[in-house]
Amino acid sequence: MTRRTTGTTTIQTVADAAGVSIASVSRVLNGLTANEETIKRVNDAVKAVGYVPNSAAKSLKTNQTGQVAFAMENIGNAAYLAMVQAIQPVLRAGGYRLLLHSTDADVQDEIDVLRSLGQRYVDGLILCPLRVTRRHVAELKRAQAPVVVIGQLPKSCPNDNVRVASRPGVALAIQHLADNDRTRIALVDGPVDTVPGKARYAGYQDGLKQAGLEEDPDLVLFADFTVDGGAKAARALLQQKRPPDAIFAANDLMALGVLQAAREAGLDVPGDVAVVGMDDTELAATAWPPLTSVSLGAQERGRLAAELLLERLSEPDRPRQWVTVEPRLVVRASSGEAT
Amino acid sequence: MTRRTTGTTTIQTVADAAGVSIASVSRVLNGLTANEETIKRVNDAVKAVGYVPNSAAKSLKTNQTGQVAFAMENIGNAAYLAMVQAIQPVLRAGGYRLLLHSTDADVQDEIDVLRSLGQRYVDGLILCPLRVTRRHVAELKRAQAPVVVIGQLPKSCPNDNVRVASRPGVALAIQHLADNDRTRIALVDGPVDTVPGKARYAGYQDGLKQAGLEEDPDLVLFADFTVDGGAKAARALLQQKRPPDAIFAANDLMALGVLQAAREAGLDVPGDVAVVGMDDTELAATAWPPLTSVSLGAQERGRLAAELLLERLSEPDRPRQWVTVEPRLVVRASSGEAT
DNA sequence: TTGAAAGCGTTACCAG
DNA sequence: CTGGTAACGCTTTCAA
Repeated sequence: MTRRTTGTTTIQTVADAAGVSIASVSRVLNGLTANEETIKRVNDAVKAVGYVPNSAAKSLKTNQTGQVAFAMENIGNAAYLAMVQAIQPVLRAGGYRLLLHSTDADVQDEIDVLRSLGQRYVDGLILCPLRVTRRHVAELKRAQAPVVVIGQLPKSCPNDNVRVASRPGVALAIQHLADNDRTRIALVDGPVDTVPGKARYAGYQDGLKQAGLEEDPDLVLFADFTVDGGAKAARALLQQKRPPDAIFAANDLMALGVLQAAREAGLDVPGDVAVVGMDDTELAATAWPPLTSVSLGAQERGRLAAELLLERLSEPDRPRQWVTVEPRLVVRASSGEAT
Repeated sequence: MTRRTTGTTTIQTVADAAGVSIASVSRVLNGLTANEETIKRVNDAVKAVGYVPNSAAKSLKTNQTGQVAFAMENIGNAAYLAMVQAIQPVLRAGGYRLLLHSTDADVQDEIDVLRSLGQRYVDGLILCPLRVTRRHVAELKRAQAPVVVIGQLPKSCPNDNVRVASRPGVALAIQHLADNDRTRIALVDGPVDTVPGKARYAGYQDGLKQAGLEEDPDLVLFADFTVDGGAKAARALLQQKRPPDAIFAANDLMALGVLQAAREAGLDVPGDVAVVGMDDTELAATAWPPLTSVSLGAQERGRLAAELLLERLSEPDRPRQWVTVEPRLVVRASSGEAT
């Protein structure tokens, strides 16, 4: 029966109050075998002294933190937000807390997060990188905790992985527009030097080919992934001698910019020009006209990634899992009939 | 010179490699006084063995975690998202990691978060409660770590606090509508039994009084804080014998619903009916017509809360801080001239 | 079933 | 300036 002088209430405080050893308290608290009588006394003591176990001490002993981190570019981006929303409940159900890392589109930050895994402040990580460099690969291989990657990943990486095929997603949209008798379908893409930008352009070409349409270089523009970027590109497009009768934008923000440009030009959507976006964010549903958009299943990817991580955490040696989410066309008014 | 058998690389591994004591390694790592030579040897050893300090052990010793939590209802809500975006960089600059708690509009969850502070897994908490019950107050008083509260708080609470005067914010909007010659100004409010709902209603009455307008009970409706809630209420409003010529909605989502209802009714905004929202989220800017909205400074509140918390963390005994953010009317097209 | 005691990986005190 | 060592609060053997 040791007395402590400090004000902190520890397992020792409980032991003293219950008149048992700290070992017994620990056992009761962890639901291990113990005498009825002991259990009661410990539980009473816990309440009486208002004991709450110290997580640092527990972590140090068990080598588990009960925490998982999610690292992405910027939570302001609707796609990442959707992921967080899906990840959160899964982790919570599994008894894990969620830590957020915004990497601000900085590769070095992503690497740092991977490195910091050595501090063991989390049990695992969900990483959604902009693109995967050789440095990523190197760090992923030596990561000190399980990492689930959302996004494209080289086969050489040993990590669990969730991805979406955005390229066929774009083709889906082009196909849809062609089916609705659009023949001059433009692409407002993001920067070409990004992975998403390249994938969308490729999907655009695939779609045209499937629909039996020729690619017209005048109908492809690259801009920032923003409302303004989309608006500028669309203005240029709509002022051409032979303007498009449909515009596919590489994300919903750009698509909103396209809608704006169409309104400025006094054009009716979808009467004069159809518009389709990508990501199917909240913005798509609340836009006017409601925006047809290709869903890349951000929520689903988040949920799956969280589930994969929890499974890996409870079964470290299971085989590596790769899962692919299918894109889905969500049709709304903006791609309706031409007039 | 102790050898370890385990595979974990600890401070002892470094000490062995550098041929110094673990005490010296610790000193060098923490930038305390040490010999040039020693410093070099330790740093070399650290790199050589790839040492990363264990955060659980450090926390246990120092009683600091380097983590801060932010608890709010649901990060899907644009206002909370804005807060997170503002909180993140401040914490990061202060060397803290961010932990996220979604309480799902559950008072018990908020209480649990407060209680769990006893586990000491964070150094502090930013709490944005739906409303503050007596139980909140009780827990806030005995909280085991500094808590900064965003929102209304009884004077009896010892916590740092950031709030916004939403009531005068609403009055601002009503005033603006009246200035633009609107005389039948409706209120689409959230649930009356919520703090925000009450504040908005009061602000609405203030605004009418200031503008010298009579309150018409037919022009006040309560609904959910959602697009659908706003749409339903607006439909009812617009079908009345004497419909409103302006509608103030308690948040942007509801305002989008109002816009939708107006379109369905074939009414022009702002020609036939002006619409004003609240929160000034991204949705307001991208809506059509662009939505006039009252900014409640979510970003600013988040940033301030984070700053207050960091200051409190470094100076625990400073006097309690209360700061109020001013609402701001952001005028866009939806509240333009009547026809 | 229980208690004593040995760590987990750090930091910080105290001698030297 | 340095090394030995005692904590920090908990879990988990090992004996009793």
